[in-house]
Amino acid sequence: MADVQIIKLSQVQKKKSGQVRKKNQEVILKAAEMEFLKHGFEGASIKRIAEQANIPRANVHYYYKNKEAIYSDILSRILELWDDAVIETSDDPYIVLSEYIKAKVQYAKTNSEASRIFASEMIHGAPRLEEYLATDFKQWIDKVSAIIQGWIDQGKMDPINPLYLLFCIWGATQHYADFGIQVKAAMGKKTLSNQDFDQISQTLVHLILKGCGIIK
Amino acid sequence: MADVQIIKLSQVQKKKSGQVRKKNQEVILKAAEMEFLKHGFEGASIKRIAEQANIPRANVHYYYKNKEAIYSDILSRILELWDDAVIETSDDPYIVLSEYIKAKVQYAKTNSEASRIFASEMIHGAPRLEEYLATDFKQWIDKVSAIIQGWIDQGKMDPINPLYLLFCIWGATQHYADFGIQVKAAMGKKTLSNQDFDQISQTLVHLILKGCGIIK
DNA sequence: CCAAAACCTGACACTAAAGTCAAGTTAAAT
DNA sequence: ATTTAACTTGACTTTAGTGTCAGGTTTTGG
Repeated sequence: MADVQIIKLSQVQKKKSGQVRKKNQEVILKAAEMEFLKHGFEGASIKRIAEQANIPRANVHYYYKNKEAIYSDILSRILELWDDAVIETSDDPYIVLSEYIKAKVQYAKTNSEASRIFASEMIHGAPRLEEYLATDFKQWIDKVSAIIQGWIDQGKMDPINPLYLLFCIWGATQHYADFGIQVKAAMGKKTLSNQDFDQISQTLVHLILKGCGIIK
Repeated sequence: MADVQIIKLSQVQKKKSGQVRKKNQEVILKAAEMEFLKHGFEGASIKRIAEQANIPRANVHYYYKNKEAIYSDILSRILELWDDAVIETSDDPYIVLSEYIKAKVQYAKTNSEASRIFASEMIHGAPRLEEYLATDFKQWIDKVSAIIQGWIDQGKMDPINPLYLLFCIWGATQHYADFGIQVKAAMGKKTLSNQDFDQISQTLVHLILKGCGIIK
């Protein structure tokens, strides 16, 4: 018994002091993400989140005051990822936009859950995103619009409302996350392979860049 | 007072006999649609639907066994609209695709609620659409894919996987319904005008048709 | 090693909503 | 006009979930 105790202790040693909270929150958030995806915000139950996370419900309440607090935490993490926009690595629209499209497809593939939670929030009226949309988001979009408008003024691409171009890119790429089920049904596949995603990237880059006159 | 009564009666006269059910269901569905949009399926409450529809909750239960029954009714009406695809009015890809894109933008504008309910269903795993996706939808998409592939084989457009083209059109157009809030925030408007939608249509037609080599 | 802080959890009280029912009212048809 | 079917509704029961708390255990820092 003493041996077991020692082993356990040495394993526990790994986690630096004060990390209990962090680890538990991680477990809760992971379970909560799935719960929100399946049932939506209002349909999600803390009871089920606790069960999924394998801890008593009261313990969830110890870390998070209520469902709203859990959800806010998830949502703010998602928003953090959004700013990592590839834009502005270059001044060549071909490079910038093709990299951006590829990154967006990649995101739809590897962060489907995040994308869908965000989409669900938008669809249901974005009650928690008003501030974000009016500040960070608006700022980002104005900046990027100006860059694109610059390319247009320089004759590097067709005169297209930069916003509509961005919406097109978002819609076309996010579709693979948000409507993944429909996509899979159309393709008759259970899951999409890396190859599929590569082809999707290529096709969208071709379609959109050619569409706005950046490539022939 | 008597006048008012008469007017009311003459108005009520409109409803043909045996139409009480139909009329009440209509009121319930309209209220329910808003409720589902705001709270999602699981978050929606029959109590609030009844209040919104201005009838006692027990009366809602008289017409619909439960929430699922109301939702199914709404969903099936949405699916009916989907088949009205403009495709196949012509054999010219320019005409067919530009009309299709315009119709889709129009749909996003006038049926935003329906689009968002459908999107929400997809995002949360489409538990009620499995059959639809495997039958009607799959059939439609195979048919249309074949048409597009025909155009490619005839050299009328670039060789693009027809599915990816369709997904691009859907994503780009539905975005204006599903992410309408984000779009409005980006454009700094409370609502989009008819002009806005016309421009969006034009831009998307240009972008996508040029992108797949149908126009220069 | 030992306090203090952090963490854990069963139990309890409370709420919102669902679904049923029986007793009524209104509409339809003959 | 009457009776049958359709509709209406208040009241009741049941269920699933929420949030809090007190008393315990574990972890941490000195």
